[in-house]
Amino acid sequence: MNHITEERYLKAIYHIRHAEKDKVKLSAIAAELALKPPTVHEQIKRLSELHLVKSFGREGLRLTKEGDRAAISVVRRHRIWETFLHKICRFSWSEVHELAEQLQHIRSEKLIDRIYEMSGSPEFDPHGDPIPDKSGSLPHRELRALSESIEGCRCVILGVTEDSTSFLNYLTDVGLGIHDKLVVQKRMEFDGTWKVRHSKHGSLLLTDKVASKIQVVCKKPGCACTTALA
Amino acid sequence: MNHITEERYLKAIYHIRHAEKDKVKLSAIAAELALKPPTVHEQIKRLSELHLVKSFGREGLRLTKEGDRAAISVVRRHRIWETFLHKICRFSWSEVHELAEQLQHIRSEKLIDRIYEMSGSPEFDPHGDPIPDKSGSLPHRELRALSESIEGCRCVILGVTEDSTSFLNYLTDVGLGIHDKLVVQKRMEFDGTWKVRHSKHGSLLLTDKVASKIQVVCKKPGCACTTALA
DNA sequence: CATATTTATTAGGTATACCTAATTTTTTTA
DNA sequence: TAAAAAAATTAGGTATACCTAATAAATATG
Repeated sequence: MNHITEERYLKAIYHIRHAEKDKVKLSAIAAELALKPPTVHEQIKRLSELHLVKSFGREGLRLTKEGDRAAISVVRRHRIWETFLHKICRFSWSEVHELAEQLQHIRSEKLIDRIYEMSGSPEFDPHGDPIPDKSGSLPHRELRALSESIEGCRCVILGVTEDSTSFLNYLTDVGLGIHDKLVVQKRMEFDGTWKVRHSKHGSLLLTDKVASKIQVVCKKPGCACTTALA
Repeated sequence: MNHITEERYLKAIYHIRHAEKDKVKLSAIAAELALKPPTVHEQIKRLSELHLVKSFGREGLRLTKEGDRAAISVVRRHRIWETFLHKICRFSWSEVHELAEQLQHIRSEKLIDRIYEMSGSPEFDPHGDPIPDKSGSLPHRELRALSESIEGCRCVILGVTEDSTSFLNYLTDVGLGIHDKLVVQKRMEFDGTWKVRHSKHGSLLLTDKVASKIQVVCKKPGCACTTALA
């Protein structure tokens, strides 16, 4: 299996696993890579033989330890290239992704080290996504309540501070889940209700009580929310 | 035809044409790319259909205007990456080539512009090879006689100042030709005879008279020969 | 000048990474 | 619970870029 193909699949699986659920469905990979299910089926079989993924039948599949390590390595290279292209080569935020998709497959640790160093060795890429270190660990980001947001903030749900069934059902019913991306649109003066835009389901309203139980992190490291907190 | 494959063939043809003769033989391409003749045969047919090369049967083939433009573009990218890797990323002279082989296929003029600029926009790469400009022109290098060399100089034959049949036959007989690479080993005190090492045929001796008629250029831009002349 | 060598070509084969169409299995929903 | 929808799988096909073995043609050499 060609290393570029392999890395594309591993990175896709990694992303789906972190954006959605634990076990990754074949159809989700096909959608992510714009390929047809039989193609993905075939390749998954190979990744499986290479001990990079473990399949749980119809439940989905997971990266093995080895597969996860390889995937994180691609993610690291991708995010470092994005950072370099943006900060050093002055590419716009929107231009970097496609180029980084090509550059991420160049496997030279030394090259990555040098361009990372040139970029100032930041912990987050220009999209605010964390850059894994060499051992694969992601930098830690401070959680805060959604209710501490500043209007306009783009953030990601990373947890909740209440895990009662009724609250979790509430979140499920309004369409909120872990790793969902939100844009904070407005805080109503009247009763503190939050208007947020969900990346998939569009705008919705959340009471301040609900917002105070949702833990998020700003996508941009230097976001005003974080600054305001400090 | 995959653009990476296409570019590898075009660059190989370009190099053979400049290192050897006018018309490039299929077998030479196969040797250069470490492929078998039938493979090359097949691909040449495609390049031909794409109007990138023109075949002259058993005499060999040539790049078309369009093919030449494409080849020079790859050479430009390759040499700019080598320069960047060496000067900015502190890779050693010997490490840069293989990495540049991969990076050369990334087609982003903007990226090339930026890393070229970062490298100080030199006219020659770390191996002393000229970097084509955007229009495909190579920077001009001053010719000098081989007899003006300093011991240890690595240079390339680019012409002669006498074109009598007898002189040209002499060169052919001793195995010297255009674009051949030489290392100047010694100038004998006795009668000024030059001992040079030919990149293919090994060491040979040339009288000072012969050496004075052979036009060369140093491979390294800041070579002592050039400095001594100034 | 006949044979040997080099070079190109043809024929047929492999692995990779994709595809479509059809089928099976599972899950959802009316 | 039966029908519909979603997901996975199987079967069979394509194009690319490589390969080996055999043949043909041109060039070089004893």
